[in-house]
Amino acid sequence: MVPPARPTLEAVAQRAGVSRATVSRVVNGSPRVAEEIQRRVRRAVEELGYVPNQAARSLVTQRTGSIALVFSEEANRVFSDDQVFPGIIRGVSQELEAADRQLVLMMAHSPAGHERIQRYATGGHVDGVLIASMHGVEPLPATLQRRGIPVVCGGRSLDRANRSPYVDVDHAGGVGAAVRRLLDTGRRRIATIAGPQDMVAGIDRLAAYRAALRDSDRRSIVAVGDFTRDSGVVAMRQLLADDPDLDAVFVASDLMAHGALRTLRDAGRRVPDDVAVIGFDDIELARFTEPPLTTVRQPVLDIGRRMAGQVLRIIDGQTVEPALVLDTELVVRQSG
Amino acid sequence: MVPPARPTLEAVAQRAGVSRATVSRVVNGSPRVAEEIQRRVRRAVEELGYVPNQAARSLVTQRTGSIALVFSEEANRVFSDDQVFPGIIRGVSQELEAADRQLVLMMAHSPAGHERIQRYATGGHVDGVLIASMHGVEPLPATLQRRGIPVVCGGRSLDRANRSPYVDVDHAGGVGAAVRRLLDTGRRRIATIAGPQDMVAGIDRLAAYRAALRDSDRRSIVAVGDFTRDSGVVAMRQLLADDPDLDAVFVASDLMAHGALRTLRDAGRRVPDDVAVIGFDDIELARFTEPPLTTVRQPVLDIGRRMAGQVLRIIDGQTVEPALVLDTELVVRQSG
DNA sequence: GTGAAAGCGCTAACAG
DNA sequence: CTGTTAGCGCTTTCAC
Repeated sequence: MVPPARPTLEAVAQRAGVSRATVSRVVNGSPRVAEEIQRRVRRAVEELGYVPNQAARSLVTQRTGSIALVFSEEANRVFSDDQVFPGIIRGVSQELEAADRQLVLMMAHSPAGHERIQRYATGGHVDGVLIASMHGVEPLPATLQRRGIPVVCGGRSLDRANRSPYVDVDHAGGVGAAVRRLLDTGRRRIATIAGPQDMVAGIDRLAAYRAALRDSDRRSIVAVGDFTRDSGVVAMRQLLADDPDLDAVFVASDLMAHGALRTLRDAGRRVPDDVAVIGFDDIELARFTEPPLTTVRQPVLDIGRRMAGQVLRIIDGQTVEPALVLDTELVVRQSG
Repeated sequence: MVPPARPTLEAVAQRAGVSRATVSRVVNGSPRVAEEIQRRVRRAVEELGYVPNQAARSLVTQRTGSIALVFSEEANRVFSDDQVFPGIIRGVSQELEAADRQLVLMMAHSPAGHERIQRYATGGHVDGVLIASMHGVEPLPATLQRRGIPVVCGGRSLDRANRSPYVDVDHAGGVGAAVRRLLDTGRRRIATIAGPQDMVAGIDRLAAYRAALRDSDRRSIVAVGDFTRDSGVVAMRQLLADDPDLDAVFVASDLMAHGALRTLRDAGRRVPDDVAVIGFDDIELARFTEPPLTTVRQPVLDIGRRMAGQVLRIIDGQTVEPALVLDTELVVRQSG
């Protein structure tokens, strides 16, 4: 069956007995069109099932109505059971929906992926780009911005050349509260499982842990993971080997904390009696671990909302804060 | 700062001292261009940082190079820690990447969302659409197909009017194996926590459970959830109230099974000694529950791959199987 | 208030 | 092998 040729403006105009310009005005809601004609046009649109061709439209308007959210990450990380990404996506989604913009989600794990995203954005598929979960020095934000494409980053960028605004959370505040609690409850050997050291979240949380211990007489005990559950399992084993007497561990993400819990159980340590565990993120899972996880909550939904808000503002030619830092909060449950 | 006006074909042509057509040929990799000229053009492209305007291109080619994957679902369901969606996304991703197509992800939970997706697709933003996680009678597939847009569904559609091809898994086979195992290990009162009854996965798995019990002398004991963890908690409580003596439960998703495990523990039941539990999906979490979950594995990656493969084939004008049903497999761990 | 006409940036015949 | 030409479907001045 032949795909039914989609009706064009022309077709609608003919049917309604008006010019293309008039149809265009009605479709785009211009106020200066006579009631009577509006009705005629709308009816024709209805009958023909007319839908504007976006390519043609954005060729002249230079606008697409969609915004890309790109995760510089493998799909299985973005969609691991780490609720952080989803939260951001939902926040962006909400904000964009309210602004009647379409969200376009993309992932770029490989250099080739980055290349394609860049072509996609530079090719004019979207009006703006949100970039999250960056690793190391990501050239993408700076590149896009140089091309005149509005960009907002999720998390401070490691690329000094990147001058695009970003939205981040107060890692230092959250980690500080966590470590302070461990200190206050009398823990003496406080270790940490850090996140990947090519990501701001990993770097900043480790730095904050170190800073918090510096003020006490405790020494730091560090293992590095990559925010996955399996890496938490492995890191916890290392920690136990390094210092069998440790009695607390701050874990830079709940997912890694879940892995650590498993290792501790396997090693016969009771949580929190023998070892206190505090995570970071407050994902849904944290309420279902054994025991439920004390953790640092970050407002992921807000991160998304704010990011979307910022691009929208840039697109509208308004100025924006170069950095937005959102609060975190310690949520105490049974594990520490 | 003024956004640096993006160079056009014209600009490149001028710089290289050739016509627009020639530049177009080089950019699109047409073979019939002299080496020498190719070099000149490429250099000009490089120097100017030229990137083709997609709107202009697809206006004439009627192609966009991107494929939409839409989840008829709220974002927090798609990105819950249910690894099923991610698996599909990764599969689609892989296949599309290989075909040099761009994946565009979309979510549509509300009628308004559906409307927007429809406009987006009908407006010519994408060459084809994959639809997954459908609830009830989704009109979207049929509507798009009527518009001549290639569509492939993930899971059989409940809409009789929908004639688009689909990819699904063998629910009956998987559930059958699970219930049979429960029977073979001597369980006498085998309950089930079913998935939502407006989704094929929910419906088919419940039907398969019933069919499997029909051949034995056991009666069916049913509670219905919605694939979320919390609903698993609640459903398990109902089941326990209905029949305190039940000694096995087949749960239609691992996430619900996780919730059920929590309820069983709270109720003082030992798993699998008192109650055997078998889930469905085999998400990563299944290896980390207490005890690890026996479950039915479905090849989510393949679902995605096949879906993508199918649209690509339709777009190329080839014929496709109306239905592809993939195998499932029982994975035995400690819980049942 | 409405129509005519120009043109967004590109590809695809068709000549040469 | 390369250039010329004609649109793709739409928005937007500019007249009327």
